[in-house]
Amino acid sequence: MGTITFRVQDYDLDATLGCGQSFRWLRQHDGSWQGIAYGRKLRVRSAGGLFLLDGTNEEEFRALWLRYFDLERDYGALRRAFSQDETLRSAVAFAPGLRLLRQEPWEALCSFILSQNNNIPRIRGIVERLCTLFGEPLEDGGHAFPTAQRLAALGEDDLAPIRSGFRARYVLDAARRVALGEVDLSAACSMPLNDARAMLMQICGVGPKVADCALLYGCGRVECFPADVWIKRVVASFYPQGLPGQFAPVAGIAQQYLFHYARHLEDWGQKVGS
DNA sequence: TACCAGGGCCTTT
DNA sequence: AAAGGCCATGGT
Repeated sequence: MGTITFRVQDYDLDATLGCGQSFRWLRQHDGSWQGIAYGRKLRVRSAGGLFLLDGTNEEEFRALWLRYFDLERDYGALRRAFSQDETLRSAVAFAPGLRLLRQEPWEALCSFILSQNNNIPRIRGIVERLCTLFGEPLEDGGHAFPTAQRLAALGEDDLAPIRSGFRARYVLDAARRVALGEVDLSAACSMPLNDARAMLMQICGVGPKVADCALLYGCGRVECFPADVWIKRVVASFYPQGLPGQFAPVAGIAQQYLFHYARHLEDWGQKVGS
């Protein structure tokens, strides 16, 4: 295990790992980020057009992290396309190095069930407790995200310590359906989008928003456009006719920029809310 | 169809 | 100190 470097323009780790698409990354005092994904602990930094990964090797990088950090997508082209639209141009300019993370499907589904009607700091705490209590311990410390099979065997009382409130039974229903194969997450990643949505929404506690989050962040289905309260405000205010159709194939990535921008501009929330 | 609970933390008043 | 609101959903 050593350090891998990858040349990439404009990878903004603070935005990408802190914006609330993943809940398992923690910023260190030196500006690096430490987190766990795929049951592996990793530290990442970015400096001078380089993306640096500590605690991995070339083979693992190729197999896992290249995809996880979405390093192969041409974000330059995406940003140019988005910049044809005035609102998106501002959002892209605000955080050009923001990227989509391509997480494991179960982790994404479970995390976004926990995220509903909730705020990011609290979601992080709940996910952290969930992993500590039920995730496989790792050799170098920390815990993997617990499997659906493990959680499926639990009862609501077992989840009380994670303090997820009413969401606990939703997580359990999801875990049970995934463990039983009623919900097939790898199939969700390749089947027609509306079928995948419908399958996920069989889960009690999964509506359109959470289903789209699972598909976008967990399956890399970038045409999904999860509509949370922030995005709804943005759309109501700037896209009353909906997001321009030309962006439909990558609406999820547009959403990512818009969400991040909206959350950081108080103006928007107030202007739009009134 | 239109509320409203549910749990807890952070932010604003 | 108190109230409002949160990357929603299900139930009434």
